[in-house]
Amino acid sequence: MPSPFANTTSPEGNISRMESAVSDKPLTTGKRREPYEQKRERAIRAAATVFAEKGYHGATTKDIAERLGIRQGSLYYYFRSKEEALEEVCILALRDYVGRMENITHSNKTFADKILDVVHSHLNSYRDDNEALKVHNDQRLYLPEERRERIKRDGSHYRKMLEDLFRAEIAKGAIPQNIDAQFAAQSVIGLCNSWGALLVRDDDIDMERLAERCSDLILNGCCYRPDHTFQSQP
Amino acid sequence: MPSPFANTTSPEGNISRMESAVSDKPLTTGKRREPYEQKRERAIRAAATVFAEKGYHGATTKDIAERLGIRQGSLYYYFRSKEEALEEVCILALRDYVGRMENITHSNKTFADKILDVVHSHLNSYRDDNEALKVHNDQRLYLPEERRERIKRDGSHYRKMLEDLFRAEIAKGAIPQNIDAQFAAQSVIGLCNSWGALLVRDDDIDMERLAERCSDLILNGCCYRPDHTFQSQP
DNA sequence: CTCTGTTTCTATTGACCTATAGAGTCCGCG
DNA sequence: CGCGGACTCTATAGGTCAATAGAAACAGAG
Repeated sequence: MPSPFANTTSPEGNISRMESAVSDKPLTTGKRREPYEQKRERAIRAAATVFAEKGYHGATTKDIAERLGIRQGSLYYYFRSKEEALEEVCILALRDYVGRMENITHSNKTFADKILDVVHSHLNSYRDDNEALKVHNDQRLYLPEERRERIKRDGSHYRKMLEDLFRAEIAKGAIPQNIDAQFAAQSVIGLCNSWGALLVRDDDIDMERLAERCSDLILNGCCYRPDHTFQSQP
Repeated sequence: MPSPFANTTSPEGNISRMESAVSDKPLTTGKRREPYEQKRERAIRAAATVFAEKGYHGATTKDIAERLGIRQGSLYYYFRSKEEALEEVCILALRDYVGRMENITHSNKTFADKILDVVHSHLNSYRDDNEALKVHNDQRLYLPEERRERIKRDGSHYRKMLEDLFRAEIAKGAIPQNIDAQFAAQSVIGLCNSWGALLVRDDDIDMERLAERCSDLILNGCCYRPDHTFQSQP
């Protein structure tokens, strides 16, 4: 039996699969079998759901397999270990999350609109990746140090981009000097995470409204007078 | 061997112990043995530490016992089950936390000062009960419904008190009508929890300063101009 | 010192879980 | 058709863990 884990680092899958994906020969007829990477991602999402509900240690590989409709042993065709499954869930959670932040920081909207976008994007991650981001937040520390390096790097990158957003605004003089960019960024992340955790498995919440409220809280606090509302200069 | 779990509901301990505590006969000589309830609380705190570090499912009863300096089997003199230990940790976490909130709401400080006190008290819980509150936040959902009733009640009570704080200020007209008290209260709690989680095991953070910044963020946002700073009327 | 209740210990049971090995099945392709 | 790789299955090894039972150690009161 050929191992599907020929290459150890890339999350893109095994070599033979990659070659066949690159191969110019079109893969014949209509009803194709579901590609490896596609089913593997389904496996990752299944793991995310189970980890979110029961926690990493509380979840069993049997739980994950059942949700996928296969047997416990078969799961190891897609993961080398339960730990790897958790790592993949965390990586998946950060993938689009970080990408969207990059787009936001490079846009030329006003500061206030960027903050709204950040909050909106963050909260939306709890819809799209659903359980994955929750798992990243709550369970990633159960991974051993070596396995957390990439995850830590991505997380720090995200935080730093948000900090720089505040720093730039402070440098422009549009925000008081005494604001601490690190504090502000961490607060935005924390606020979004705590609301996001409540969002999971509660589909009837008005996201737009919530995002507006969150960014408004961050910019103006909950006690501002309308005529004092912050407006950043473009 | 008489079970120390004669009464099933009270967290105050077994009947014979309670009677001896009530007994008027003074309990003789100098070096007293550590009372049951006192050691039990040490056991709860040991459980809190271990649960905080490894998670409920990741922690073993052996871990808890070792931290307490006894053997795994002996732990069952203080807990009927691992689950009960988690429940007790959560109850302990909320005990003083809720009590302090009651004091704050009944004080006659200004709204702004009350919010500062709330934040200060919340963050301080992460120092005093240290791991317990973190365990409550992260692990309580692993308890079965029946065991969570009291915990849910206490948590809701806390949140409601905070909501009422905002509602009263809105009614006074000191805060804009369009502020949602539920949103504001939940945001305060979420912000404090996310900062609190970072506080655990990081002793060199200036708590006073952090509390001020958090309450300032909530009241005025991070982008206020000094002359716009919110001041509630007494 | 002896008696009694308390606390801790050792030893074990039975359940459960991860990971692996190797056989079996399916399907597209030549 | 029948080969070969991809995928899934069964079965099990090897280990860990929660919880219990019963013996032992301990401490204070009479």
